Order: sequence, then C-alpha cells, then structure tokens
Amino acid sequence: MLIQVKLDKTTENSILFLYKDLLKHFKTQGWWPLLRFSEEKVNPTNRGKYTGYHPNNYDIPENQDDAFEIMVGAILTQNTSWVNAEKALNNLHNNQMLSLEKLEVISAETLAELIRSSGYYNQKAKKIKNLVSFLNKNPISLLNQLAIKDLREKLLAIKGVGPETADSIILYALKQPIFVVDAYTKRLLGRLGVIKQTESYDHVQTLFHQTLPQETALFNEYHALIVQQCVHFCTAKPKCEKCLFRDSCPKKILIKPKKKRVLKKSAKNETIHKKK
DNA sequence: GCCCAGGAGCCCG
DNA sequence: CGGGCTCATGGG
Repeated sequence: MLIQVKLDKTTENSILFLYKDLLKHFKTQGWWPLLRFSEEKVNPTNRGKYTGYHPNNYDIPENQDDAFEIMVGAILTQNTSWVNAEKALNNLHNNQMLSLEKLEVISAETLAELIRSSGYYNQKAKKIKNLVSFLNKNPISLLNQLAIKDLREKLLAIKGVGPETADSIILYALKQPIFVVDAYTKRLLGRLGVIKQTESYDHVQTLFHQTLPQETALFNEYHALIVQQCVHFCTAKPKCEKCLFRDSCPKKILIKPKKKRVLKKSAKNETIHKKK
C-alpha cells in the first residue's frame, strides 16, 4: 500500500513520503550508468537499450576512469535524452577517445563530430575541453579533498558546467552528498503541489538538504527515482492513468476508463480536467 | 511536421 | 534577478 503524498500537509513530510513511494514502486535504480555495465557495448543487437546501471552497488564509481566517464556523460546529457548522450559516449569509447589524455589533445572540431548524436555538439565539445583542462589542473584526487562547498564553486567556474552538471559530478562522480535538482524535480514536485515550479534551483535544493539526511546513497537514489518517474509517467504530456500518484496528484489529467458498454456518442475517452 | 529530451550562457529590462 | 533566446540530434 502506497503512502500517498497528499496526506501530508508539510513540504518536508511530502518530500520524505515521496521518496518512500518512488522507491517502493520503482526499486533501486543503480545510477550513474557506466558503459562497462552496458550490454550494448558488446552486443550490437541491443542497440537502443541502455543497461549500464548497477543497482545496489554503491561502490561505483570505483576508479578515476569511472568518475571521468560520468563527468563527460553529465555534459553530454545536458537537455538531451540519455539515449542520445550514451550513443556519443559509446562513440568516444569505441574510438579510444574516452580518456583525459586523448581528450586533451583532440581538437574541439574532431570531438564535435564524435559526439554529434548528443545534440549541441559544437557547444558540448568546447565544454568537454574546458572540463578536461580543468581536471588537468585539478586532479580528481585533489578534488576529493575539498569541502563540498568549495568543490561546487570550482566546478561552477568551468564554462559549460552549471548547477545541475556540477551537482551531478559531485554526487555521482565524486560520491559526495549533494542533491541534484533538475527540470524533472521541479515538474514532479510542482505538479504534486509540493513546490511551485518557478522556484529557483537553490531553493529547491535547500529544501531537500533540510529535509533529508545527508547521505550520498539516498541522494543518488532519490534523484534517479525522480528521473525514472518523469521519463515514463510525469512527462511533459503526462501519462497520469498509469502513474502511481494518479489518485492523489492535484494536477492529474483524468482519463476516463474505457467501458465495455457502449458510451453515449458525446462521451469521449479522453477528458481533460484543468484546474486554474 | 511537431514536440520533447537527465542545461547553460548570454543579453536585456 | 528573472525571462527569453540560442544551441541541435534523434525518437515518438
């Protein structure tokens, strides 16, 4: 039996119960996906599938190559589906270019061609080059010694690394506890009535930080679960009829179930209720 | 053809 | 400080 978000009046409790609901429904997600866990890399018939997840293994990333791949992936997936980003990542790997050393010497133009599938490839090529030169000056071993606040500040100074990418790097590549907010987070919590969708990144992040224990694994799963929920159900055009929050969500789009008996001709299957 | 996808920078009031 | 524009491929 799911605990319904609406039962709790306070924002804090909503955030706690939302996590429990999502986890119960979707189970652990095993983020961040890595190519070495992906079957597509070794099995061409699996094209289109992305299986690089590693549920319940929180030792990942376990080396600097893992961490580097996550950082590059974080840039490649900016405002882009993971499918397209992963293709670009795969392309880099297959051309033996997915390393700090190789990306240091490759030209932005050549790099752009390799990551074409991820979209915005000219911009992203420059961003990756910026990340690489940053890492050459600030090795991962050094970054790991910084306080989260200082680490975030350094990452944000990289041109092409904004709040979400910086926090993704901190949480998923460096395994430090910081909550990643994205468009999905605002959309889901906005529709559920927990926050206003127009709230700023920092506001929403602070809310999560104040509500949850500062645990890397928890932040990891929560963000991944929000993505899972939003990719499949709380999409731009939401699929409320199969959503686990279909009974409690104030913004749900009600779709009348098809009945076996003949409806009146005026009745349509899709009736949209909009509250304003 | 249209809409959307795990954003960020820049410019402008 | 917030809103609007640009960047761009690939899938539904």
